[in-house]
Amino acid sequence: MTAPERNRARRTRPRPTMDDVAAVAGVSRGTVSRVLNGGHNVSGPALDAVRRAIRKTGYVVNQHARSLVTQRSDSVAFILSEPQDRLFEDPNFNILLRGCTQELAEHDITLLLTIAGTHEDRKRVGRYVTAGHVDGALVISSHAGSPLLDDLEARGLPFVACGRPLGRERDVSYVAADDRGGARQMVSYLGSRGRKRIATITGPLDTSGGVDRLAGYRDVLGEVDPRLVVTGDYSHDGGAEAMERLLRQVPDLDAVFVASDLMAVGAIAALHRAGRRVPDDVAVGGFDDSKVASTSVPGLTTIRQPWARLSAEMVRLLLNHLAGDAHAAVILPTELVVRDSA
Amino acid sequence: MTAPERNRARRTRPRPTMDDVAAVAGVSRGTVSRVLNGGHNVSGPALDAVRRAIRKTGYVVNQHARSLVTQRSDSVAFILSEPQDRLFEDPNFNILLRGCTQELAEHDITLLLTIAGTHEDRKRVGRYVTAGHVDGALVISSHAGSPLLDDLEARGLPFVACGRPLGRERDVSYVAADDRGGARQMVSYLGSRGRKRIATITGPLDTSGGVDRLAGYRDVLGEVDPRLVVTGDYSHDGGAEAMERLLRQVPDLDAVFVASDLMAVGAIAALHRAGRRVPDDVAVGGFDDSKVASTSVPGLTTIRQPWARLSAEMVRLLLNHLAGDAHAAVILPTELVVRDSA
DNA sequence: CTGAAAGCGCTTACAG
DNA sequence: CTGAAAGCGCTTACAG
Repeated sequence: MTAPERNRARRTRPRPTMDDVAAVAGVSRGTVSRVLNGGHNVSGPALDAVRRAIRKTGYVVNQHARSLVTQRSDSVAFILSEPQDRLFEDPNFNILLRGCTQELAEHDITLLLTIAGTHEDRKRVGRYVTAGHVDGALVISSHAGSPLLDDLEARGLPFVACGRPLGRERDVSYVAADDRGGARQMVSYLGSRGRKRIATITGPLDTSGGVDRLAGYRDVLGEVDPRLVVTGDYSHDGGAEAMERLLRQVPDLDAVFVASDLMAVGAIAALHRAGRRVPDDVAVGGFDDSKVASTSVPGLTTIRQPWARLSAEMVRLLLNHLAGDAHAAVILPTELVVRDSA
Repeated sequence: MTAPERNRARRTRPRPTMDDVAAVAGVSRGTVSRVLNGGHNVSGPALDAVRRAIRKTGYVVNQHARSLVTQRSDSVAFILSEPQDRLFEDPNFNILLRGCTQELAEHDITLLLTIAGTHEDRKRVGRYVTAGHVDGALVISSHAGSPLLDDLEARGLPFVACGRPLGRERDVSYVAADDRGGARQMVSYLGSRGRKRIATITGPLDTSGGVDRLAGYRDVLGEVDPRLVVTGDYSHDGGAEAMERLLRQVPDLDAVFVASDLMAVGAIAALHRAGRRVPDDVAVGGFDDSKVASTSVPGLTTIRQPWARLSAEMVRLLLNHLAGDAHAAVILPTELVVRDSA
């Protein structure tokens, strides 16, 4: 089917316009518009007549016409610039998404979820988002150097990022959990439990979660034996592989701080296969407090990210942005959650 | 921030319009429009000039203005009318979503994911979708009697459902896996392995997956002891509870057909707790072939839904709909996947 | 192949 | 409080 064909098909069902409701209400189009936009400066009888006419005709505003004059769409994009799988694996995105949707709904703004996992997706989404479809964007993208941010910036589209945008802190608004502080909490806790040989499995070092959590680890332990530090990829299997590497490099380790819960669960599986008991032989601390943390056996001691507050702050910042405020950053505190693994 | 304030803020960054590019290209607005829409009936030099002008000005079409005249938005909604959690738990939605996105991208149509888990969400989404934002919708909604379908229908918005819309088969387009046939495959297989006392855990009976898979079970076994049939809610814990009930009602069962993989995994956990071995004492068959089926221990014997084909067919039907075709239904065959649980 | 003009359906000063 | 009118940024017959 070609575009003209689709066009023709749509034309067959004409929707009532404002003129239609004005006609049945016996008022002018301007009056109809006024009741639609709050009903200020409209007499009681006129208000009633218009409302009745709207119901009778089944009128719904044509958003394109409205947006053309207001220069607003009253919707913002939630851009997921991650491989899609990660989204669906992580219930925290769920919480974030729902939180943002609700916050925005209170301001009569619709949230559109767009997924930009592949390079091609990102180009398409960039085009969509800058074509006036949305007033702003919430972008979730952990890896540094995403060209998407450049696109948005070049277009002057207001947006706020989730997580510290490596190397872009000065010019983009973001809200993030205190990754570094959280890591410090966990590593300090492991030390307070008498652990002497504490290793770490970091996230990818082009993500803020990778570098900041490692920085927090170093804040507590200083310069450590480099064999204690191994980099993972946030995945379950990646965590298991990293753990195996650690066991080879430093067989005498008695604790490990893992930069994500998913990797931590993989690490625990690897420890079991190697005959090490958790936490007796090796204590394991995660990060995120995602769903697996509470369902895995043993329960995972971890750092909780303040998901609900993150979404609230993201929306607040974006609204401020839309109102013309300069960019800003918000760092939210984390919380240690003790379960059985450490 | 009020709407007028947002408005004012947006006005401060004027975007180039078609007139701007026409001016720098030294042609009329009409010519610019023609190159934007395929470049037919435009001379080589004019084409070049316009393209250069577009690059120079950084012009991006104003989609609202375009949609206002074409009466199309070139985007369709993917409406998830489920409690949000389920989406994020089930990797199959992932596949479906990605498949639809790609199919549509080939037709230059953007897919917007909207989540309508709560009643309030559904109303908001209904309004959004019928305000002209999208040309059509793909709706995922398993429960019967969703008012969303009525809204869409009343507005004349073309849409296609995923899964048989109970009681609405005659007036709504849908594509579905052959739930009934798949259930028959599984129950026949259990019988062929020598199982004599085959129970079933159904899905909710206001979903097509609930009734159709039960119907398939009955197709093979006829009228059975009613204690062999128990209804679950598609969740892991619901599956476990249903299994416990079955063990109480019919302790001598030697097989169970469970209407979803997630429930099946819960059922297996309950069997273990009761000291029954799987598949030695009790064979367990699932439905969906979702991720848990291959990662659980033992691996789950199940019925695979044709996710990729489902998305392709949904898009095809929707495009036909947009072109004015009448509604239609497509049923796709399933496949038995044998692992260890049966 | 190209331009001038009408029109898509709204909002919003501007008069009254 | 209300109407007439201009204008948002496009597309598309219509002439030429």
